[in-house]
Amino acid sequence: MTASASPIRGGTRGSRMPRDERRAQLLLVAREVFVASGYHAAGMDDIADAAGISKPVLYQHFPSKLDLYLALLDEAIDTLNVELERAVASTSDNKQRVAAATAAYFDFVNDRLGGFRLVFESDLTNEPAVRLRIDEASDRCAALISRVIAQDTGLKDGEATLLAAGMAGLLQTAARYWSRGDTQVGREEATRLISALGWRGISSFPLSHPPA
Amino acid sequence: MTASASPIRGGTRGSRMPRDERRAQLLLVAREVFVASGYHAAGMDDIADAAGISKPVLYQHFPSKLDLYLALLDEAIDTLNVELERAVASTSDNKQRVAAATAAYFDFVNDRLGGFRLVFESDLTNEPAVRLRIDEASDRCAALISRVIAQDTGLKDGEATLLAAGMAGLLQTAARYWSRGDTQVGREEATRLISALGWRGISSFPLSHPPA
DNA sequence: CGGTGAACTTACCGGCGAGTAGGGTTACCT
DNA sequence: AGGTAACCCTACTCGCCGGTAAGTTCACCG
Repeated sequence: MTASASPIRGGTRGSRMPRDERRAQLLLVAREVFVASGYHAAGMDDIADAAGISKPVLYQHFPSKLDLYLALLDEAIDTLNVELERAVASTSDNKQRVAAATAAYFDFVNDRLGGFRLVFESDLTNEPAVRLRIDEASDRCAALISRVIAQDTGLKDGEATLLAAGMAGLLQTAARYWSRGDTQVGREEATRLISALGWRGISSFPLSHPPA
Repeated sequence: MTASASPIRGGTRGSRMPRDERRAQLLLVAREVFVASGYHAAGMDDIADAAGISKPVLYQHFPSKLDLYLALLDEAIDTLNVELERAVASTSDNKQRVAAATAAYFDFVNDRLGGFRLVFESDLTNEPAVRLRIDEASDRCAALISRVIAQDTGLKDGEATLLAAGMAGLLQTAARYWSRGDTQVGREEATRLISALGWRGISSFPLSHPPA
């Protein structure tokens, strides 16, 4: 009875691998498990099983569960930041920038790998290391948006950053809501609506806001 | 050596209490602990200790840790919904409505009791019961806002709800960001800015959105 | 004053899951 | 072939924490 297994990815129990390859596979599998179950519900046994190896092997690659999780978290955060950065840099027209940023969030949330669950729906936010990273990630996103706002509206830095944080929240929440699929609105339409909402909100900001 | 204790709330170890009063105290103390540590890090022993009683007493009032948590969660969600509903009903001018809704979120997030941490920063979102409640809460908020949007802009229901979900995210995220206190902007100013952002975003929505 | 029940306590159980000890097996190089 | 190092497994420890059994003290009533 020879081993029957998917040769490409996942199981293949019994197949040895060079260190780097194994590590890469473990990261992939671990992300799937964490994304599916969250940090607490996911067991190291689960991850090992899903990867077709045993627990000690896992610990030869990552010193602890937390470290493994942080590695994945960093990866996901980096993806978001890069995508958003590229969106902002993709044009110099601010209206288009908003549209691109919106698309970036929708992309991120719609990614098959589900990295956004690690960033936006983590269940380990009380761990200082996690909290720090997530806060920093939000701040970095806000800073990116903030620069555009400040340049466009001439608002003070603190004010622009507050607005930017709100914008980030708008994009993130809308994208997540849409990805739940409870809506009839198609992706094209959804991004257009949200992008329009954001752009109208920002674009008409005068250099000094009006009285009550 | 007579017992020295704050007579009103908290410790007072050794003091017996009628059932209802005890239950109320436990809810109070438990919320503090959950808010401070999150669900997972908080132990039933911690809660019992903080309340000045022993664990079995806790279990005479709540059948399980989860039940206790859900009770608190429901409470917090209810608070938010009521406040938001009142905000929307407080006026018939939609611009004022946005301002009132913004203020409601800032109130909620700034509440000393910290109930918003249970709703917006829960670390038990993988528990179906929790997920359900939080999703329902979001949906209810979105529905409230959506009705106003639909009435004002004549958008279809799905579209209005998507925008409303985004608006809710905007308010929530901005309020949370502001409450972290990293900003120089005062509360008055912050609510005005965010409210303006939201209102501009929505108000100028035409009945049928323009082409690209 | 004796009894009855509710409030409360100490001290424990049992399971779960992160992390580890120690030994077996395969690939590769000389 | 034979040695060696890396890869991998079975089987365990151990601390933590939700939940409980059984016994104790207080308040109140006839």
